[in-house]
Amino acid sequence: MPELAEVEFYRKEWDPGLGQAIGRVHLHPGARIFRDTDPKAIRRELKGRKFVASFTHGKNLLFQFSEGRWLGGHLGMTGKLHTATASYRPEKHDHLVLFGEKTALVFTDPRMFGRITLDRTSGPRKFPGWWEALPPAILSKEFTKEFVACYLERHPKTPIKTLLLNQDAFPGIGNWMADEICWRIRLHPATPSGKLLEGGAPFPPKLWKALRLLCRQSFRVIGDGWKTPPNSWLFNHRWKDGGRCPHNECGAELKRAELRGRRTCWCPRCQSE
DNA sequence: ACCCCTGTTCGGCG
DNA sequence: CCGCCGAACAGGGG
Repeated sequence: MPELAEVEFYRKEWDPGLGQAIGRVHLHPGARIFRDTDPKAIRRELKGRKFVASFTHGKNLLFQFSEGRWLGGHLGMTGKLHTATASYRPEKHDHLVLFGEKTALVFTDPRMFGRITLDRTSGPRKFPGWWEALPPAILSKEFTKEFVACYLERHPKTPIKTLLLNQDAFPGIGNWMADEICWRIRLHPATPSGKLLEGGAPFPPKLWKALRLLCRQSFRVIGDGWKTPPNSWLFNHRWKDGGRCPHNECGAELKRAELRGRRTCWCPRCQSE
């Protein structure tokens, strides 16, 4: 499930464990989740260290522990985080559980497309290197119209929706957000991205604004308590059979098809090709 | 049983 | 070397 604001929601799920020292660490050592990380090292490095802060960047999570220890995370398709009581009994798909004095921080992911990493920093460098190297977050100052325009220019033939899914340019955007943006700016998802640069505009202001607006709205609606988005969004209609376009005075039946390997939903009336 | 899936990575191909 | 594309990963839910 998790895209931008959902990842932020899950980040906060571990907040009850803030300030506590890690005691016991439960691991599923063979889980694909750990990939290039040695799970035993997580136990060794985090034991006795305090959970002090957490961050998200796009779909990436970062948990800070005392003495320069860091846990990185990605939720893949089905990853989830939650906090349980210290007496929690790990379940089948709980790949990592960090027990504190009062809480258990649980990372669960049945499909195991997610990932957990471990870092250790010392001295003046505050964050792990991979974190510092992430592309500009969509709501940051560095995410400029020019940055977007340059990116589109480099891939003029790729469908705009496909480009929106690229984490190197639009960190945090996933399938539903990409569809939502195309629908809001009334652009067919298969539109070659170069087309947005036509007509003398030095940048695609509509796309840039829609991106930033949806990110802000998502953080408010989903990132904070995971409320149901309003019916004025495409979100609530896109997978319903016979779902209709929520644009005022449209109401056309939405279309669904595969685009470059991803399920895509759009309004055939509002989003002409 | 069968088909679906809010993600990423890898190998093949042109 | 690059862009594009489908498959693979793995399990639960409808």
